[in-house]
Amino acid sequence: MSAPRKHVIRPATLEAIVEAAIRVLNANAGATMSEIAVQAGVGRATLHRHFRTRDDLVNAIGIRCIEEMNAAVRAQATADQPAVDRLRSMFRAVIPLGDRYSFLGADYTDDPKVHQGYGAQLHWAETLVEELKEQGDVARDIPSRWVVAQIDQLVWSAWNAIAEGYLAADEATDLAVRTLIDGLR
Amino acid sequence: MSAPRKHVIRPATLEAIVEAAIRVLNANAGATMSEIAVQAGVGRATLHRHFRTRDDLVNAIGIRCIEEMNAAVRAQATADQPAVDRLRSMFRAVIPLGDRYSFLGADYTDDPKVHQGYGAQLHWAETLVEELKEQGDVARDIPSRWVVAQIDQLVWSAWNAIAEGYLAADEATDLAVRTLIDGLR
DNA sequence: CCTAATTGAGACATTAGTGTCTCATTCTAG
DNA sequence: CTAGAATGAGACACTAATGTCTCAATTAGG
Repeated sequence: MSAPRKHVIRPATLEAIVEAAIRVLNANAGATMSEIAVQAGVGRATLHRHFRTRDDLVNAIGIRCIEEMNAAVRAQATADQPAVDRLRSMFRAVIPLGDRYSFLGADYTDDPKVHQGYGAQLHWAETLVEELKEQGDVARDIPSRWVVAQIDQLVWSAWNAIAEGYLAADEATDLAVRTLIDGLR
Repeated sequence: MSAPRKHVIRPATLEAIVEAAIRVLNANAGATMSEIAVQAGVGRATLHRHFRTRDDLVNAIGIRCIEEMNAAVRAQATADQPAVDRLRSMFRAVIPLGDRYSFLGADYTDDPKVHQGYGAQLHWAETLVEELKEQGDVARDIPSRWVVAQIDQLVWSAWNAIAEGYLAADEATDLAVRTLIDGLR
């Protein structure tokens, strides 16, 4: 998709741009290229040199965030764990990334790679839910899509609770699992 | 706040504008005045005649949505019900409004009236949570803010499930209450 | 240290949206 | 039916953002 570039980007420059973009776009999904450039400590022209359009930049970040999440989950959740522990591991891995991930929900993109990556995550979650049902951790009469939706929401809730300061990271993880499986009674 | 207007708006015009704005802004929080005008079947100038700026329009809609929700809840939930029934009534009242309400989360506004209305809702929810705790429907060791957050999320989940067609309205209401109180086991 | 290439700064054209205004047309209350 | 008022259509100036380009300055690699 990317046209051949005259300029080779310097690793430090790329890093500065991507990190700034993630930060700025999560704070404000409609942020401008100028804002991102300033936050990255980089000239606006440099942004356009390496990401021809704003959409290119947003898509690139979307892909990066999804890969980052996948990597984090893989690093935590091993296949030989019981399903509930995998759920817990997943929460532990993903919740800290909430602030880098949240803009993906709002700032929707049509990029096929992003869709593909998101689809893969969805599939992973659905498989997990099936196992949770087999283990009796989730009732069979509940639609799996509902369960997946709740997991998504809980990630966001947990990150939010941490950001607002009324829960610590490990408390939030435990509370998320407990809320999902056993409810608040 | 609103400067005196030369023109008195016609009720039908106001209605068309507000309904179109709710519809369009919920589909796309960044929608333009032109799009809203077209959807309302109204000239763009008329929009500006009655809502001087775009922000004025967004704020007006925010206020309207919140009042609409408050009215819906009041109409359903009576004070003499047990707390869980009030929770259920609230879900029943608010879930169908999900598609008119969702943009409030994204398109944040600084308008004091919106903040005030939102604060009132929050207070109502906190009171409900306290009663749920007293009745033993919610464990005391769970932060009330977490409970309120879950309620918020469940409204959105439920509306979404209905919109995607995998749950009927009453199923979604029941599942939301069940998920909150008893979890998914 | 020197060369080649990236970067920063800023000018520039273009586009899209906002908000104002005017005037002809349409609606409506009396 | 008619006078007064709201509306629609469109022109207008203004602003903000995008994307392109050039050239001087800085950086990194050999």
